[in-house]
Amino acid sequence: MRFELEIAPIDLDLTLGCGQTFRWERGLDGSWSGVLQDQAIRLRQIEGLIQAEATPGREDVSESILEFLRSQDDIARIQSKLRKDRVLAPGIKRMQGLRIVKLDEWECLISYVLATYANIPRIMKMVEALAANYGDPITRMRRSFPNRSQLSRAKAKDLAKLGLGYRAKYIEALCELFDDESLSTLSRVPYENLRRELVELPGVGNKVADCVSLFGFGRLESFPIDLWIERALKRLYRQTGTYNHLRGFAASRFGEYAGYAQEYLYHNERMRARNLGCAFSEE
DNA sequence: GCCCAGGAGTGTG
DNA sequence: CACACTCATGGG
Repeated sequence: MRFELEIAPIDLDLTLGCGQTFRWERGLDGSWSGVLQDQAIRLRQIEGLIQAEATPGREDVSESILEFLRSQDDIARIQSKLRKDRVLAPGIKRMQGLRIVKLDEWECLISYVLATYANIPRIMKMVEALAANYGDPITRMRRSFPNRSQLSRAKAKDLAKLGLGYRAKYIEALCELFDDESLSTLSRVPYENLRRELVELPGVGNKVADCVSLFGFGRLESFPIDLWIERALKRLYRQTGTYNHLRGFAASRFGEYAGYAQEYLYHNERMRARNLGCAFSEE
């Protein structure tokens, strides 16, 4: 099944390639393949249009793609607010097409617990290993991300063998704590409360709680601080200190759309490290 | 071989 | 509060 979607502005390469998602891969032809719920999906960008193909024989999945790509976000409004920041202003227009994605809460929680102290290629490998071993088959190539009951069949020892290392015990513990529905009860909780709940979970600290708040629960005011963001805040804003200090700084500086500011800073910092240019002024 | 990675947990001063 | 140390391992 094939259909077209209008989302503007959007840049698929930026959105799916900037490290928010761990199951989307860019093919040699420039298309992106990934999995949403129990469907394998291929997206291709042609100018401002998104062409989508889903697993044959399934119903229309355009709604889940629109939700995944947060098609309702008013990028113009978000950027005009963030442009008031003199550091962001010079460069963010070039990242107009970068959209925060909306991930499944459970998949997001597990993925970002795995993401601790690992690089992105390795995170992708770990996430894919969970799908390959515990998810439902969708196509010859791909499986769904395992839900809680599927993943709870895994024991920490098995998971460690899949290359998860010390993270295996956290995954096992998280499966014990939840059933298939209980995470979604947090979906209407205000950000600060949600975050307080999340940091109590095994393997979840400040940074992972903010990633899950942002990408899993769609709280755009969340501002995850990893090593790259820490560097960016130091370099561009002369800010150092504890996580909570930096988080407070970001909240007062970027406000309700701090999550978008974070993605701009994150992407910029990584591109800069690879000598692929710097969007923001250095002064 | 070396350094680093979308950190978290635990213990100590 | 701040820091130090450990955790396992693959990617560049």
